Amino acid sequence: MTRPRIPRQSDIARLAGVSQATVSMVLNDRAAENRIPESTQQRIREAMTELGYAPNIAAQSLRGGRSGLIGVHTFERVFPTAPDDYYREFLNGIEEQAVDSGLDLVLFASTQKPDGTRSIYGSGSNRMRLADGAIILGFEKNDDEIHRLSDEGFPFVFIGRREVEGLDIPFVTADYAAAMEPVVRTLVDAGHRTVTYLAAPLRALAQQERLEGFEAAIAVAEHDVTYRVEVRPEADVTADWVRAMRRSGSTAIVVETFDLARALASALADANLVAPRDLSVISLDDDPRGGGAFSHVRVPRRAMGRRAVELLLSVIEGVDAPTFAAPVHCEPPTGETVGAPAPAALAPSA
Amino acid sequence: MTRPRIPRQSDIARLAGVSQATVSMVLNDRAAENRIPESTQQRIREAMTELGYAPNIAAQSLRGGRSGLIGVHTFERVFPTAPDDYYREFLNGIEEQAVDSGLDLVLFASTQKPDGTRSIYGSGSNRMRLADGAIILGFEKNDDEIHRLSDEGFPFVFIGRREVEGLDIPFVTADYAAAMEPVVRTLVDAGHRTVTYLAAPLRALAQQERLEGFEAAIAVAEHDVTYRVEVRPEADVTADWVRAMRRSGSTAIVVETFDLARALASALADANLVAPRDLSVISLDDDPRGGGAFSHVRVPRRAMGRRAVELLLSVIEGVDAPTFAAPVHCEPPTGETVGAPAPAALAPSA
DNA sequence: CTGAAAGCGCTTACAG
DNA sequence: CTGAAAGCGCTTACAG
Repeated sequence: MTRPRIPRQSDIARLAGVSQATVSMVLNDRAAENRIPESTQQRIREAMTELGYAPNIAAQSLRGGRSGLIGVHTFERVFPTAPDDYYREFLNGIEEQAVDSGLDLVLFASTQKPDGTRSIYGSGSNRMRLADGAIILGFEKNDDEIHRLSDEGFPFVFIGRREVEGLDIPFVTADYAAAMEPVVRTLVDAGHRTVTYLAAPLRALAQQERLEGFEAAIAVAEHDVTYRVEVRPEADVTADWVRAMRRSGSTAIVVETFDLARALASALADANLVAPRDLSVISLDDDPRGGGAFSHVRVPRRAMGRRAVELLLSVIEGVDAPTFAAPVHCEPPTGETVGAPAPAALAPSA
Repeated sequence: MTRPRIPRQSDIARLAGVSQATVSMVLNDRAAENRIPESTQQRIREAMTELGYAPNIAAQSLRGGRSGLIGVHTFERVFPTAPDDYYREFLNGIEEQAVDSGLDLVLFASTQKPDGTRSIYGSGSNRMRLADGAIILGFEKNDDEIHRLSDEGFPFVFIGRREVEGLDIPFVTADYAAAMEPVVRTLVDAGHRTVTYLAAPLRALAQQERLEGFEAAIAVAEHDVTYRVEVRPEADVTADWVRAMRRSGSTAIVVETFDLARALASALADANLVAPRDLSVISLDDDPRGGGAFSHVRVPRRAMGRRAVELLLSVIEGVDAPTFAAPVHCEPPTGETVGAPAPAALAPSA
């Protein structure tokens, strides 16, 4: 099968009886300002359809134009595509907004090096420049590469707050701190006065924000509330840990991440404890697998993904980009695992 | 902040005191065949490092023709990114192979029209051409657009067998028919002689293949096996249906899709039935959410995704592409829900 | 051994 | 209203 040559603007121009430059103007919606009559535009558009023209984005971006491509990159080892991946929902939001904005998405898979780590410049060149800009996902970051990207003037934004020294990179975040107030109020209203805050080892600034928001919410609560912060990895969240926590007087637990929440669910089962009968639980995160076992705050990951595209677009437009977009609102906790405090005397049920 | 200009080959050339063309040759490992002395190469490489040179991909692909981008498209209403989406695992495989092949992936989100349907040419031009080729996913298809794509000589492949009249489009499929033999053997060996085949309403050719494979496997089984094919939507798979099926003598059920399997799991629970005690069950599909409730065949979706990229690459290279790649092997059923036939007389357990 | 030049397909001043 | 031309940064014959 002989492959017909891919049409370019000059082919359209010939067919429509105009110059290639005129074709370019019509395609780029600059027809009006160049006073190209409607009839000419019409001819050009027909020729375009007839030939099945599509712009060569390499040429467009070489020239400095837009490619209509938004890149997604992560320094994480694995591209965030696994079904129950933490990042998946961000990507869904990014895609939704890309649809709405008429953009296509490039997943920069090629940046993955053989050892699984990801590097923008690892291959020697910045493939990302094919896109008009990029959204960077994930906890991992590579400050050198971020600096270099920034030096090159390549537009990009983060999802999640990331501090890179000396740089003010726009990012999208959720209003984690504000979400703590309804969490604390829900517990206090249910009668809890001693609460454990179960946190994961610090990886992201958002964790700090959440904890500070929690403490601030406790400070303004209607009753005195004692709290203990426990930072531990999932493996340390065992039945024994839960029992010890209860013995020490906590009647409720606020759990920071869905990983910890999963661990806690197992630990409760192992200890024959049921929420909220024996212990009230609120998770500050929702499980991407869905079916959250606990009452939880909804982190608006999808909305954050959408917002990231909008933010990136404004950076690309050269709008004086805000350092960050207004944080996306988290939904207050919903669920069934908050109840009255279990009587302290009650032994763990069988 | 003044933005330092991105270095190009001519900057290196000036610094190294050679011409830009010489720089290009050294960078492309064509130094040897052009007899460029080691000392010159050395100077060039030093200058390159000093300036932090990275080639401009747009320029490279403009010159060379390839963009290094592989497109993914679907005519389905929703782009396959939901966590437990049927297509997700294909996409994961595609991404893996893209990583291995040093390609980036373009998700053609912009092809979605306001009404949710997707069209390649809806916007007037074929955006897909910005990629070197594309993989098309999903049951839905638009024959007109497929024909047009083909007419344009745009390289593309399907995942899953799709018949488009008058066209021989390469596709990747799984060997569904062959997978039926171990399924039937597993049941026959466990003692089952009456089996229900629960199928979804016909949407894809693969369904036909599977059923034919099933019938063929029964025909060559070591014992006479009676089977009944039941085609029904999920909503019709109820406790009553299961009871009726058992009353009619079936001791085992082969369920075609994971949607049906989920419905069946609920129906069994409603009927207070437990597999394999009361009924043996094998699913011909695995649930993307994981945690398949039933013994099941593993459809090698990830491998199919990888294969699709390889197939597409061969089409792009202009290799005389086979109409289809060798079907990817399905893993035989594993799981816990096949046992001896329940005694016919046994009443449903409480 | 090395450089000057063409050309990939576009966009954008600029000149009519 | 429209076209000729420059130039984006590269690779690759081709000429010295």
